[in-house]
Amino acid sequence: MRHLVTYRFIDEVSKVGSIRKAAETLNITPSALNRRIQAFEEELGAQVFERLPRGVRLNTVGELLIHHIRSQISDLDRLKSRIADLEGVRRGHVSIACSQALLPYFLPRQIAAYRRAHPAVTFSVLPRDRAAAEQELTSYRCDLALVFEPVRLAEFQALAVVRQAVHAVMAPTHPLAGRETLRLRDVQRYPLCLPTVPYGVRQLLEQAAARRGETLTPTLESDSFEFLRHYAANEAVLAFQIPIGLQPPVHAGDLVSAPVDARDVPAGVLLLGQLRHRALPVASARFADQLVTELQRSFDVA
Amino acid sequence: MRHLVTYRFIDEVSKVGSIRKAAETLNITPSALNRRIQAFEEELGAQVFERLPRGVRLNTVGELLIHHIRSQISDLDRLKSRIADLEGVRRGHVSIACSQALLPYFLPRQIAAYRRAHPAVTFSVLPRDRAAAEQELTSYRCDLALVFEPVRLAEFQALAVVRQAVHAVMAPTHPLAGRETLRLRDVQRYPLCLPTVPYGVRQLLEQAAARRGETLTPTLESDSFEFLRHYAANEAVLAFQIPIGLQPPVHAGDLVSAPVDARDVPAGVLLLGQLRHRALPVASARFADQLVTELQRSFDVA
DNA sequence: GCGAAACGGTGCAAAAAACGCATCACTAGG
DNA sequence: CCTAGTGATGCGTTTTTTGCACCGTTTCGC
Repeated sequence: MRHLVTYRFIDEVSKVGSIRKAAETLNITPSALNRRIQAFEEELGAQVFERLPRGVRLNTVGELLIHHIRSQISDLDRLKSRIADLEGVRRGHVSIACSQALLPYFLPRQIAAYRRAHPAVTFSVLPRDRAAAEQELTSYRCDLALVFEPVRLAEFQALAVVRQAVHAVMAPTHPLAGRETLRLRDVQRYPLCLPTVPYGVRQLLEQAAARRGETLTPTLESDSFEFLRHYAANEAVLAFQIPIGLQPPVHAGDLVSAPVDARDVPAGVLLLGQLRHRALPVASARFADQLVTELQRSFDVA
Repeated sequence: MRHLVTYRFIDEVSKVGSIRKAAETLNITPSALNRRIQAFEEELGAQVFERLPRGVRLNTVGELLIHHIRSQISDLDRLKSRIADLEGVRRGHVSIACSQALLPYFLPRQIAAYRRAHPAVTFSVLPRDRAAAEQELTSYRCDLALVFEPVRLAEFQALAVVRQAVHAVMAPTHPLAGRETLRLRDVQRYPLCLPTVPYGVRQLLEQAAARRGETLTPTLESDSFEFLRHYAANEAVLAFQIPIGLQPPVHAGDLVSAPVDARDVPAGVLLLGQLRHRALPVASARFADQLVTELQRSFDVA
């Protein structure tokens, strides 16, 4: 909208850190952009950017302003969505950051179900580790985050919290296949396929090992749970995943799973959250409602 | 601010109900104003006003929009106030709607105390009956409302609630002067000075009388508690007020007071509130904090 | 029943704002 | 010491906004 162009410009400049670079992506001359910023600063009565030799950076005032700007833009979106709503169109867009475990089964099914009821709603799904997911929320790039073992920032508001025990995933031919539960000492006798350090599953396993005065030496390490899972079908190794990433049928045929005993590795929590005090667009709010219902129906509430 | 002029224009038009009249007060030509509105509507993709033969009126969309507009303007004020705050100026403005009982003692003292700490903060105090006070909140004309026996709309968020018994106020020469408490049957033997129907004190007394199958016939009726109180010094009548309007010394000399027994007239509630989900400017928020503390220190929390 | 007045809408020219280009002053890094 | 990159600025041009005059319509009062 026209009256927010200055805001969008400032937002872009703050991201890129340079007026000239921002001007390029905004299809505008640096001089015009520069003057818009100067005019705005004069109108506000305060500097927004500090001018550095290599570009510009947000001021203290600028930090406040940028938050305000993103909130305003998001509010306008919400208004538009409401208007579309009462004109019967039911448009909207939902942007959600999530842990990888949600990608194979849970989110596709939930989104499909939602879209059956509201076909004009579109989605963005951004796989992120837990820290990055919360970053997306605070920068207003996402409406919702669904993450395992979140860092739980103060600005994070939980909408639903469910318990998720760590499960080992292995080929049906693995010596441990068929066990009801696994103890950590069993697990440690076999080669391990672990996610990298930022991930919650890795954290929980590392902490468990540390309590026994040991460390984990992964045979295979990856950022991709999908890769780890597929690899486990090819060798007698152990991969790990949480139940929501193992929706039934549990990879019928090529893989089996068993929970790691809670005495060794306590269950982590999967958390659906939003930015505190943010009013979500209608579409996002309703999708969040659906997720909350579904999570609480299918899993243990923490 | 420049980018909000269209919003301010629309706000004014919605208040006045006519583009031409609004243009007059906005110092602009009707044609210019008209075209701004048309351009905005086109940009939004929806009509905001419905065009009537006698002017314009807000649409359903317009109702949503106007709320958004006022919220945005208020948010910008809050941002500015925060910026001024961190530049050490501590400016700000607090606008509060209140019942008349707050006018003589409580609010003057509270505002004076606040201004001793923050001399650059300015105040608006708007005496309103309880319905009007909440109207001021929903239209963003006030930040806070401090009212006796509020209607309690859904959009009203209570910050503090304290109990206030109805007290009779009379001259020291009145036959009932000196009593510890008064029963309703005592009260009814004397001429009554009552506020008009919209006020909470009147409501409580009327209800009490109705429970005894009787009605009240006021000898004197007025919108002004100040007038009623002063009149009580001149004749053997009974006026009524709540304790917060009778701060000690209780009109030492010319008036005395005594509570009406709670068995006859239950205590009403005095409520400090704001518009639900609204983020207040810093000055208003801090003043509200002060009021909450003071109310809870001095009176019974309901 | 018929003007007068008030309303929103529109064409056109003038005024104002925004813009693009060329250029300056400055800093960091080679 | 020179080059490349940065933000700032003067000036002519383009785009946007505004004011004026006027139109079609409706309502109200005489």
